[in-house]
Amino acid sequence: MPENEDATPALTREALTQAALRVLERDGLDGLSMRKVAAEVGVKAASLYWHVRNKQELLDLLSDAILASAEPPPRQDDWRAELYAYSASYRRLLLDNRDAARVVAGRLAPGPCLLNLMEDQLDRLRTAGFSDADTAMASYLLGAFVQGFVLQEQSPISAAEVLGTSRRDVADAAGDLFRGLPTDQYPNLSQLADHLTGPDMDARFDFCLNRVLDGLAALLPPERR
Amino acid sequence: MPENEDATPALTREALTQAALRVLERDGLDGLSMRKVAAEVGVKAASLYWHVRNKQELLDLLSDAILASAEPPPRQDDWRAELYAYSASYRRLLLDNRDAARVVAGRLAPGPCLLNLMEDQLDRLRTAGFSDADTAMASYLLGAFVQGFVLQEQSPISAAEVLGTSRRDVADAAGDLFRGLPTDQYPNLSQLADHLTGPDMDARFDFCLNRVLDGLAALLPPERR
DNA sequence: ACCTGAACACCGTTCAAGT
DNA sequence: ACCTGAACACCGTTCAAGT
Repeated sequence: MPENEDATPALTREALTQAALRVLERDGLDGLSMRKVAAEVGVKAASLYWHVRNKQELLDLLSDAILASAEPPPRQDDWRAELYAYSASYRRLLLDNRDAARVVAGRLAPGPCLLNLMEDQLDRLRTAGFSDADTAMASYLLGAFVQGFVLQEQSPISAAEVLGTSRRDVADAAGDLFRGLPTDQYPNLSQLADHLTGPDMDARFDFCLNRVLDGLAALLPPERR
Repeated sequence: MPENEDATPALTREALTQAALRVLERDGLDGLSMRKVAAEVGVKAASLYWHVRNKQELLDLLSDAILASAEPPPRQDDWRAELYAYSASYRRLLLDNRDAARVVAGRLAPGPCLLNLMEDQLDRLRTAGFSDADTAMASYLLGAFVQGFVLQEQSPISAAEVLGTSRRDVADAAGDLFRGLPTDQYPNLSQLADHLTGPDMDARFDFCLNRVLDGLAALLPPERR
């Protein structure tokens, strides 16, 4: 029965995925090439195509590997606090892995890790009192919202940022731009400049997530909110 | 004063942007190369770097060009209906331009078109009764939400879809997968399979947007909701 | 001021050939 | 069964050189 008697860990899809994860961390998604992943495992690029159909499939594996380190927050008999913690920790996970949002976004090829997370989240929504239909939709909303938010947060804001300008500097520059607009043509932009560019991403996330949770709460009968 | 006396339209950034737009429509974002854009305007790739710092900057221009066809919905003295229409038409615009969400997402290098849209949307939020701080944040929330949603909607769902499988087929396959899971380990996923994979993207968008709008409404004093 | 040729250092993928 | 060499058809970007 033992198909692999020697200790040398044959080149598996698992090993490939881990190598891809290291390359992603080191060089980012734009620097992630089949050639580099191959080099990382000590093999030539062409060899990868024996284990994996193409680069897309490797990215599917990578996506699930990123989710592997996700940990659901503790149960605490307060659906709203749980879902808040859930979304915040999902955001943290995406922020902590380089370009993670871009890798994961829209890639709903459900790997085992994603399945476990979904199962757990669905359970909390149902016990909170949401109907089956609402539970399914709410789960989609939360996933799409967090991924969308972090995607904005993590992606290069413009050509400027690629060239080394920090996020804060870009925001400040936008603030100056807004303030400098003609007040007759752009009264709102110029007046709201501070509010538009002041809040950092943590504050924005908090605001947005609370609005989404308010919206979900409105689906519940008043006594369960 | 006339710097360009002959009628031949010199190679401008504008012309470049329009060419890029055509290449995007034809070949998608992954097929959009500097070489192809150059060919589209009858020039060699190296020439582009006279007009534009790099590809990122061309993508910034492209992003604003996509927004150029956006039209704010009519005023109708109902903030909720207006914002619904706003978001729905923004989604439409992104869906109608190939890979538009990927081009626009996170690229807040505010071009003139985006500025005009923001100004208009801020105005509606303020007259609806939102505070200045809430107006700024609500505008961010709506933009991030729609972009995040369409990004999921438009991006290849997995290696499978790249190989020609339709979105509906992928969803159906996911449904079969969910239903086939062991009911003791995945009770929620298996029971909610239909709800999770049934609704099409229009229904999902409608649900999610209404939750977001409910959440925003909760910020207003009751009489203005 | 604007464009080109040629080069540099890369890509993803295929496929016959090796072991 | 698994890996390689070599090739194909591409990339973004730079830079001396042309006009």
